Amino acid sequence: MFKELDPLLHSQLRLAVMSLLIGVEEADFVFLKEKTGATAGNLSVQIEKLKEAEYIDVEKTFQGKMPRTICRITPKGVQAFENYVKTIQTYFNTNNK
Amino acid sequence: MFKELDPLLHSQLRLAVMSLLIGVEEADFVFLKEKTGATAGNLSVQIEKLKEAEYIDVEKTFQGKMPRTICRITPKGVQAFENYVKTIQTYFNTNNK
DNA sequence: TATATTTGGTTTATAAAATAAACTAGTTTA
DNA sequence: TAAACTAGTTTATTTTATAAACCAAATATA
Repeated sequence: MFKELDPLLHSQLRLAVMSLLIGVEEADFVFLKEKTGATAGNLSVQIEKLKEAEYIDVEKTFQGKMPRTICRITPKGVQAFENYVKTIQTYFNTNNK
Repeated sequence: MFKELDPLLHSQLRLAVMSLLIGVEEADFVFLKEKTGATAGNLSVQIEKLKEAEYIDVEKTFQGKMPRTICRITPKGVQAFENYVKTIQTYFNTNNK
């Protein structure tokens, strides 16, 4: 009756990151940190998890001399995100069928 | 930008329980267990948490000689549920504004 | 030119949650 | 009367989320 919610996405911060990434071509660590309001440590950990799951690609480059971590959502990530949204919606409508 | 998701509802099982309760007058432990597919232990713990938060009322009665635990959602619970749904929806739409 | 301070992170430690396994108390059935 | 079942609760374990501490390099400051 209630399908399982992808545990990788059923996390406030990871969901927020995916939400941001799905709307843009790419986003860097600083951007994600600002938009989500997360601490750097927490964000670092959650980005790593999304990467391990291949929901996002992570590219470590340099902006001049400063490091810059760029994230992009993958097709697999888009798929998973859309699926999560669809699944949790079924928890919302009153007349559960 | 991303509002915090009520941690009491951001749990697969508790959300499922609330989803069921919002659609009915009342439901007992056995019904909730069957519909959610949860183990009795897990369900017991999560019902207790929802009760503590006053999101549901729990009434322990007897059906003949067998114990029967009846749950009902409270107005506060309805409010919280609706708020949770509204909040998480903001994580879904691509063009985060 | 030392020396703070800031930037952009990672690693490690801690607290909280979810979950399952074990247990209880009583009931029904063989 | 003993085994199995019902309707749960309690306890223990695993997993998560999160913050705190740390690091290396860059930049600003005295």
